[in-house]
Amino acid sequence: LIYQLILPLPLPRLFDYRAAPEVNPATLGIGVLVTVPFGTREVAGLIVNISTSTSIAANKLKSISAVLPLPALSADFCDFLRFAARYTLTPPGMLLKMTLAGTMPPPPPVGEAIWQRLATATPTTCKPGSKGDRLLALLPNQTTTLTTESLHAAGLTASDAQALVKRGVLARRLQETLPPQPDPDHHQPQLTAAQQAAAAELVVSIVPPTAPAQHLQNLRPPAPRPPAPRPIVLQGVTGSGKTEVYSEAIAAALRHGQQVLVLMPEIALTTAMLSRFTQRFGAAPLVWHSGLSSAQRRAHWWAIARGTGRLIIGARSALFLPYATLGLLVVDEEHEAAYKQEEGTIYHARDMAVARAHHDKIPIILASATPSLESHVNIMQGRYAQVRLPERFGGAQLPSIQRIDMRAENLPASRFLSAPLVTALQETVAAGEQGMLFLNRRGYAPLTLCRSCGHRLQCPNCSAWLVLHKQRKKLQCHHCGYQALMPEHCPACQVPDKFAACGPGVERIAEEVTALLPHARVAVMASDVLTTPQAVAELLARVHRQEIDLLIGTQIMAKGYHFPNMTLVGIVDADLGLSGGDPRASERCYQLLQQVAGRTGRANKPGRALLQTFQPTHPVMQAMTAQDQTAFITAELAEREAYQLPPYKRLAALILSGAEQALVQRVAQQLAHAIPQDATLRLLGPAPAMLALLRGQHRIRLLLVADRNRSVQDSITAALASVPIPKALKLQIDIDPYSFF
DNA sequence: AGCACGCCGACT
DNA sequence: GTCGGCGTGCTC
Repeated sequence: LIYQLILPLPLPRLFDYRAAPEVNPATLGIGVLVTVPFGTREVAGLIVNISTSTSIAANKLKSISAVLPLPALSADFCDFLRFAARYTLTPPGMLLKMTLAGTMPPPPPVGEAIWQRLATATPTTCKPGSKGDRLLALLPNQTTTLTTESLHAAGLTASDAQALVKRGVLARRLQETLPPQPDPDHHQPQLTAAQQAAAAELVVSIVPPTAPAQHLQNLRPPAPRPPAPRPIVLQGVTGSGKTEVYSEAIAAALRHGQQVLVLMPEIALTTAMLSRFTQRFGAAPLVWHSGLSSAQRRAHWWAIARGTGRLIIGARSALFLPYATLGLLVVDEEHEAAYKQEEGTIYHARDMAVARAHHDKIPIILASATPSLESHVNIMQGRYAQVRLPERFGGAQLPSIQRIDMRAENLPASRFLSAPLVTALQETVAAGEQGMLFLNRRGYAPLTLCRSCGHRLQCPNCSAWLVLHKQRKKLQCHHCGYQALMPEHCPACQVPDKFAACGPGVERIAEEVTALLPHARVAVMASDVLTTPQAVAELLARVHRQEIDLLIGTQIMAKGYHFPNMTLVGIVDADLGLSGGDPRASERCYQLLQQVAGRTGRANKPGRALLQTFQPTHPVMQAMTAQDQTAFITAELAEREAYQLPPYKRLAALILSGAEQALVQRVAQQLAHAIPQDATLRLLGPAPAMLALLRGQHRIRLLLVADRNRSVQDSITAALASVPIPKALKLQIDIDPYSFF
């Protein structure tokens, strides 16, 4: 027999092996992890197929050396890995690498020492009346065990037992203690009627496993299984209690003895979120993210693979782990762009989660206040089911949302806050309430130019402007980490002191607020100011203690924090997401505004949101103030259809990069010629990528726009077969690109 | 990704 | 004369 393996290496194909004579073929099956000789070394491998023939010359064929002492994976999981590799055009080995996560030998068992009688022990082994004799009297047969505690109760000690271990009479083992298990009935929250109804709809999709989980289940004939259930979109406005509702589905799966994975955007993996699960289930969930220490990673990996870890909360990489008995997947904040892995292995964790649920034939819940447009279309076309939570929990009202037409404000170039917004800030502070200003731009000013010659301070490695950070007196590139001090003379015309800061960043808004409201206590919240989770937590605590009146921040302020006294949100530049050639800009802007607006008025005080915009007639702005989600989706879908964008078309981006511009251009041209265009596939480019120069690398992008019912992957694979990519260049393939950088 | 093989500069 | 730089090519 020929075994076809995925090896955890960036190689595009499977490798064929036979079984070594010392390996029992009965232990080899699809999903079994083994070690194989590869070149001069020994590597791990996953059996994904068994065949009777091979195209490899017999003298090249090597043999599987050993079966790894790891739980076998399911055939469904192997199919999922291979599907994900084909879809994302990533070598399957790179996905297997995520599954193994640098797997190491099992962690030392933690538990209590117990002693057991060995078969060799006879009644005459010990002198009558001796400690050993008294101890053996407590062990009438081989199945009885003694703990340290029971020894003490009999006036004996652990060392008495160890003495008998030395003499070969007793065996010492560790009784493994399981980590605290989540209890589905630990603390059932009081749900409203609407929440109960929604929870009931989710719970019916949770079915017990058709067969008890068994390792090597693929060696027996596959049991017939019901078809995969439809993914469910759980939609509820901010504060409607989505977590409590999907927790009922989690409880149902836990009652069946299944594992549950809740995926969260990386930033949402906060202690606050984890403690909510701990309160509900009485045990801390198992976390998985890139920041785990290697000891933690090892312990958690084994708990997941053995099935002793039951409730797992993880960032996107948790999706590829080898769950023993996965019964339910939840993707929280389904619309979040953070699910898109943009570097290395490029994939969308939400989409791959749907694929995994499909292959495993288990339910998946996509939760969001503002589901992605893709999910909306899937609901409309009947591929996804929908469960809605219409009300805000506790009867809190959504804030009123008001547009401010910045064209009518006529602000001087160095001012960014309109009169109505300033008035609202003053009223809020005077009333003893809190407010926040949102601007998704770090630093003081995004552009600095010389008023003498017009020269713009630019990053030497990237086609991007340097951002002024006034506090740290630095110019910074936000793409490559380049830093410089503010020069005294213009590097182009040598004229001193003629620099002008153009446009606002959060630091500059803070400066303006301080000038306008000198008595207000102001704090800036941005990723470069708050570098550690502790710093974030500390600032949030100060806001809660009302030591801050006005919070000014970027993205990171918009994520799921509750500020009960926060009654005002000002969006400094609501148009920011609308510019640029990003097809999802409007959608992201809308979701962000909803999210930020949802920060206000969550307790008993009504909140309000003010949007500063130069495009008050834009459909996004209209839909925001009308609070009409359906209108927004309709308008946005019409736009996507008109411009041939997802979800009507499928996109794929090829980004070719290298130090030598001419070579990058030439190969990009060759690639473009190798992609056959027809009525179902258009090619845009080659064109300079959004950042034509990044970290010193020239970048050219090809964008494929294809009909949804055809494979864009096949066209790319064919083109790559005929155009070799020189070693000096790097090709990045991004199926379903989100960011156009 | 590794690791070997291979062909050119500064050392015991 | 050798040790070792990292370019290129292969791994069932």
